[in-house]
Amino acid sequence: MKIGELSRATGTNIETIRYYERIGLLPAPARTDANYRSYGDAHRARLRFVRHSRELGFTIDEIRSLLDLSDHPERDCADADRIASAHLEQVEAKIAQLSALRDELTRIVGRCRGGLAGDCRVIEALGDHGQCGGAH
Amino acid sequence: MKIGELSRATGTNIETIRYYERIGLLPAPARTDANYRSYGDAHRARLRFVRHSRELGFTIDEIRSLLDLSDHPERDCADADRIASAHLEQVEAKIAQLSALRDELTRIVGRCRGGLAGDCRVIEALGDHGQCGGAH
DNA sequence: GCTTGACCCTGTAGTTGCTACAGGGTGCAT
DNA sequence: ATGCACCCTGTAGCAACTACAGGGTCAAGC
Repeated sequence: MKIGELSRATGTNIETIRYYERIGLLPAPARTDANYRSYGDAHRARLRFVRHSRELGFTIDEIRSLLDLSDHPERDCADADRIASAHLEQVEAKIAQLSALRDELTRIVGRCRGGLAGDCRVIEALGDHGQCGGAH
Repeated sequence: MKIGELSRATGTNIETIRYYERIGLLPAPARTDANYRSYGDAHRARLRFVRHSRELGFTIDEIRSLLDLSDHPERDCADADRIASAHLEQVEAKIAQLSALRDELTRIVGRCRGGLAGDCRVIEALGDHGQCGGAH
């Protein structure tokens, strides 16, 4: 299939596919006589793997390691589990951090009673970190 | 005070302070004879406002608007409240998204029973979006 | 008076993960 | 033959910094 078809089949931008090839995440496919990229099922499966991993928030480097494992079925699965577990921890940390932000933003927004910017509690709270109770 | 002192007083990288000046977020300060930047209390307060807002996840453009309001106390505070509310919504959406990711990652990681990468459930799950139950 | 070290300056390039052109070639239908 | 959809390469842009390179300034200590 040509790059446009692969793009539609995986929901990936064409430029992104070429970008992945450029950085070595996808192997360079064969070319037609007109120098068009020609992909097979293996390319599609690999790209789906990459896109799904990206949707889950894995970095390109993490995906590189995961693909490497996937290419070497004789290796230890524990590596994949380690990468995924570490990523899960990061996601949980990010959720905790954002929850703290949400709480503080809720507090700040709730204080607005309208009026002029000169008396604005929102602006005041942004300038004065001491009001936060050490949340961040 | 010199840039190093301002840096320590606000916990901001020196390069970041110069960057903020370059993009017009902080006003250019006076200079000493040796061409060193010389800051006053107003600069420090403004930088604290910027850093605190950044910690809360506001973008530079949002901060520009908030600073603009802060510089014009006669304007309507509702603008500040609108920016903060919109940002709060984004934070809540991000938390919801990350929570879904966490759930799926937990599911994926929990399936690993050790063994070889060829049989790895983690790698399998990454390649097969159909296992996700349409969560994302 | 000379060196050492901490500090400051400008300007440019790198980071992540794409996305968006510019400027051209290919292939098929009308 | 001409329009249009599609493909190619190469480069530049985004956010919000961060990291140099290559140089100037200043106070302390010998």
